[in-house]
Amino acid sequence: MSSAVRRSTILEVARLAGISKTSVSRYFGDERERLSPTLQDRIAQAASTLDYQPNQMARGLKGGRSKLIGMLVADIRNPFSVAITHGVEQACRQYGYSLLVCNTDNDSEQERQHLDLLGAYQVAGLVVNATGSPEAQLQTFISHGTPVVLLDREISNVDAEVVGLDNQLAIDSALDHLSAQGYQAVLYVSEAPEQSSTRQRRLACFNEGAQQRALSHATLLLSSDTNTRQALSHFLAAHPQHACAVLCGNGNVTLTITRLFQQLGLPLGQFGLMGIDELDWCDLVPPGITTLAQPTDAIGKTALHCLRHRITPQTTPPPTTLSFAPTLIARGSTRR
Amino acid sequence: MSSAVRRSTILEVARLAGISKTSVSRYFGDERERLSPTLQDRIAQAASTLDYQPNQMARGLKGGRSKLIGMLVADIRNPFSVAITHGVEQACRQYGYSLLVCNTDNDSEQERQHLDLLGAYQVAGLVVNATGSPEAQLQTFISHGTPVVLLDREISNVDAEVVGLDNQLAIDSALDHLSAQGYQAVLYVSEAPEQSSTRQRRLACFNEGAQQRALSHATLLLSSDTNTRQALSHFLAAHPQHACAVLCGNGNVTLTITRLFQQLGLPLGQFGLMGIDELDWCDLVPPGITTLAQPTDAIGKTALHCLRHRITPQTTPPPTTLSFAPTLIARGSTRR
DNA sequence: ATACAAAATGGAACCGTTCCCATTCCGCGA
DNA sequence: TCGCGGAATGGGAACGGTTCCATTTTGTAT
Repeated sequence: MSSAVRRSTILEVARLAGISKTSVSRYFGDERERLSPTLQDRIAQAASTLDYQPNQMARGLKGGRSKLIGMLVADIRNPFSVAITHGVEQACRQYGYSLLVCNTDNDSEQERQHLDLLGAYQVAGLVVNATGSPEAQLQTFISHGTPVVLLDREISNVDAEVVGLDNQLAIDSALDHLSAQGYQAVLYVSEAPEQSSTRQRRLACFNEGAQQRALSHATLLLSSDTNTRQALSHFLAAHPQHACAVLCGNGNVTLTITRLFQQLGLPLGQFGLMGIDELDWCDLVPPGITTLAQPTDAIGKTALHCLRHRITPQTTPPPTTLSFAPTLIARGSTRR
Repeated sequence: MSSAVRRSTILEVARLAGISKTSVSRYFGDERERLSPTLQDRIAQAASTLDYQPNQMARGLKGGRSKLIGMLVADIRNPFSVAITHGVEQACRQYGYSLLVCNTDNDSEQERQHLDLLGAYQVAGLVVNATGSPEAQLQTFISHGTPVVLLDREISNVDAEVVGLDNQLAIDSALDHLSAQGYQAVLYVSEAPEQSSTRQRRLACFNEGAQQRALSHATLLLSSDTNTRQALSHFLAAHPQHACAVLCGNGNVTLTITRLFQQLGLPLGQFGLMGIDELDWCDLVPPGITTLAQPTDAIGKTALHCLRHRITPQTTPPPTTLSFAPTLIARGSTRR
């Protein structure tokens, strides 16, 4: 059993270099220029001999703030969430932060626990893709001076920016595309909207937009597969004289509905299919599924940008865009 | 500008309850039973009044160890990695750890940096899906008493368990299935094997297994799309008298090759296609793509299990299985 | 009642930093 | 030569916990 060698400390470096720990601290903090070249060399030398690295725990304790960014993700297995996380992580690294990723699996109890923990780690900021409505907890963070930014889902009574897709624009683009392609009846399928402001907004925009464009339309909430199948068949049967299309509210829905199309033997294109969120496989299911891609990297980076602006307002300009435009990727599933 | 309210400290709780901070520390540590019921009540009362939560930074500093588990992921956008991460994260939560996820994007420089940082955070353990061969750094962790477990990819000279798929078994299952389905010529496609012991092992097992089964075979390393397309066509042309199949070394390869099949107009099934790693869309590309699914949750959980065993050997039994069997999901792409 | 062990509680040092001061050093004008 | 100001450096008190050890309280057998 290899009995743990301790990591070396600032004091050991100072001793080896024959100087005070204050100077070593300055060297590794951001005050290197205050030190004479001689000292700098001595420190560099000693530090590399001892393989020294400042202890972040001690730093965090002393400074009252760590170099950690907490991120709450509602469903880490959703490719969209992963893509955003990737963007946030990249930005973190660029600015010297590390990312503490917490997956809530869409469970508000887990969300609560994770938030408690993140508080205990004194995170410098919080990126939240909420599951429930942890308003109170988030407000606590904010009142403790920890900035919060909301991803995709908005929460009332929380003083934080919301970064995400421009839902109005997205739905409009989708409807424009569908009607340009000659579809006259559109079914919008969404997951349960209660917990998610985004889902609610997209639903509302859809209803309004479809009405404006004089499209026959209906909406459907995903529940069990059987019910969904019936509802889908029913919608198609109800519009025999029209060209019908289905618009999927997010990637999960697209997956479910595509399966259903196959089970029901509905030929893609003749029956339109379009989804919000681009997925790896959308070009693989013949003749390809039309999607609205979200600029995930930009969204992730902007989220961190917001936090940085709140952490150090003087050095960082506020982000300009919080609502991002989707990119239409037209494929065969909306070509009649 | 809301001037930060400070979080309350153990001392404040102690004062409010009229007792010493030692007792409060005991209450929040794992020595609650040493306290009289009266005291426990007083503490609970005071703590909830002040909304107190122990500061993990201070804890980590004093104890020389945090309740953080570091995880290094080579490519966070790979669904397989995500699935494993999900398993690790769940297990972490169960045992009171938080997960510091670091994505290296297959870049060894990033890997190095992230490892440095994780060290600075005094992580309690490290789950590593390596990109390069950070042997020295990992050994440093181990000699500092921080246990390491390797995910999927093995690294020589590092004293750590390797958790992952039983590659021999996987390749054997694949070849058995393919030959049972009547394919006589098999092309194995892999990504660059230099950096990954798993890829090397699968390649070796494939060559050996194909030979034993008297299959015509060849291997192909993924590079540019054009080259891959040519190589694929060439392989098929070289075996006109045989039924040909392609075996994909991981999910990325499956994606690439499936695209290629479509571009080349190769009918799935007539030309066999099979992949290691199950993906969301494998049942969506008609007639479905046969895969070997990895038990990702089990792998993730086992990884953490290994760490826990090394952290507290007395309370946790050593994990029994480190190499996991895949599950064959047979679909139309291997049905002639 | 007395003695004594066990249980309950508290005091204070320490973990590795940062940062406020105080101190030392050096060059330069009077 | 002296005095002075600014730059370079160091001493030591926090930060918020944990933990060793000492002390007080309680229970129990004599």
